[in-house]
Amino acid sequence: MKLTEAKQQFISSWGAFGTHWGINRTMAQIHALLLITPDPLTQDDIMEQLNISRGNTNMNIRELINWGLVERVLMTGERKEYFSAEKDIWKVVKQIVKERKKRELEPMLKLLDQLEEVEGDKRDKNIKAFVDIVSSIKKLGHQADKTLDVMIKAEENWFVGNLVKLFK
Amino acid sequence: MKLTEAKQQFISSWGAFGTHWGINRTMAQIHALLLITPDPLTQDDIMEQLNISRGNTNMNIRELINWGLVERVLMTGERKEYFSAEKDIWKVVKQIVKERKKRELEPMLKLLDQLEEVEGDKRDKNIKAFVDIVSSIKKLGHQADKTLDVMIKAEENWFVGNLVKLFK
DNA sequence: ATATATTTTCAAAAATTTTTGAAAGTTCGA
DNA sequence: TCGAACTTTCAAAAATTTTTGAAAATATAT
Repeated sequence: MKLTEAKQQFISSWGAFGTHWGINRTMAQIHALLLITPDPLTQDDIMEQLNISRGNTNMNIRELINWGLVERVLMTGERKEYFSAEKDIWKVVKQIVKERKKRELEPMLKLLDQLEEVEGDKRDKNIKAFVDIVSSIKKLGHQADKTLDVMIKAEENWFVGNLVKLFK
Repeated sequence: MKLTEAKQQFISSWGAFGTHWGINRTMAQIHALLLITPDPLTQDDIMEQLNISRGNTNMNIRELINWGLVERVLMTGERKEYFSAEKDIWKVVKQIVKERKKRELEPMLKLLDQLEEVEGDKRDKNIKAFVDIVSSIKKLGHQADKTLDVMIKAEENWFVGNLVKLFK
């Protein structure tokens, strides 16, 4: 397979992959493009390579920056802004985990804390079923939260080495 | 908080939560409803409680069954079908992991295997950048795949106990 | 200060996903 | 075998999400 075709495939699959994770196609594609491009790109480079509009490009680059996956790069003597993605995949994964934990897991756990306090007799079948589920999700969620905290701090070698050994 | 309100909140948050994970709102809401309801429900019960159409209900129940999260229950002497969700959250999580691994991770790893074989001189900066990223994603992906395999087989106690200890 | 290059915004359009509901299909008891 | 109860399908409608592109805002060189 030629590089051009391979790049194209990578970008398009990464985009499709993203949609299974609540990330929009274009954002994932821009990320993919920046991942496989050794030098930083401008907004115009991205527009041209992915065939998308200026507004769309701008919006999704900004979102990638919010997620901490892409950064602005200033080239000396150049007016334009350049963009570059973190290339260390372990760092990328940790960053995504960190953000999703903050944006999704933590708010969910807060809600479950409230829902667990539902009024009424715990011997009532309906109340019991509700509290049981809420409590068990909460428990597993808090466990996952702690585990992810440690993962976020871990080095790749440590993680892969120990975890795989443990899981043998 | 009253049970009715708490249920409502749980269902609606679970739905919103689902959309961040590429699952449609209604499917997640039906799942939530079945999770907190002690007895199996019919299609009509679900339609009524969530205020959704017959077709929508039918389609999403089927999808939940495909995911292995809900099962048909036959009530003796009843013509109607009833539906019930697995209530053990650890089992639910393992089932979701199992399915997503099969549907998403494994195809992605297959693609990366192909993309790694890109033609051309590895000293070319562009080829090198491409192969480096593809290889590192592949490596981490395969590692994750193995880890998830063990997790799928694990008991909750084992998992929580060991993993949390390891991560201290 | 002005002109020009560049980035950002956002209302409207396009694309995509989800939902509806009526019709077709199936099952099962009498 | 018939008919009622129930389930499934799917084209069209509705809702939602994404994209566009032109105008506004901002930054910078002269």
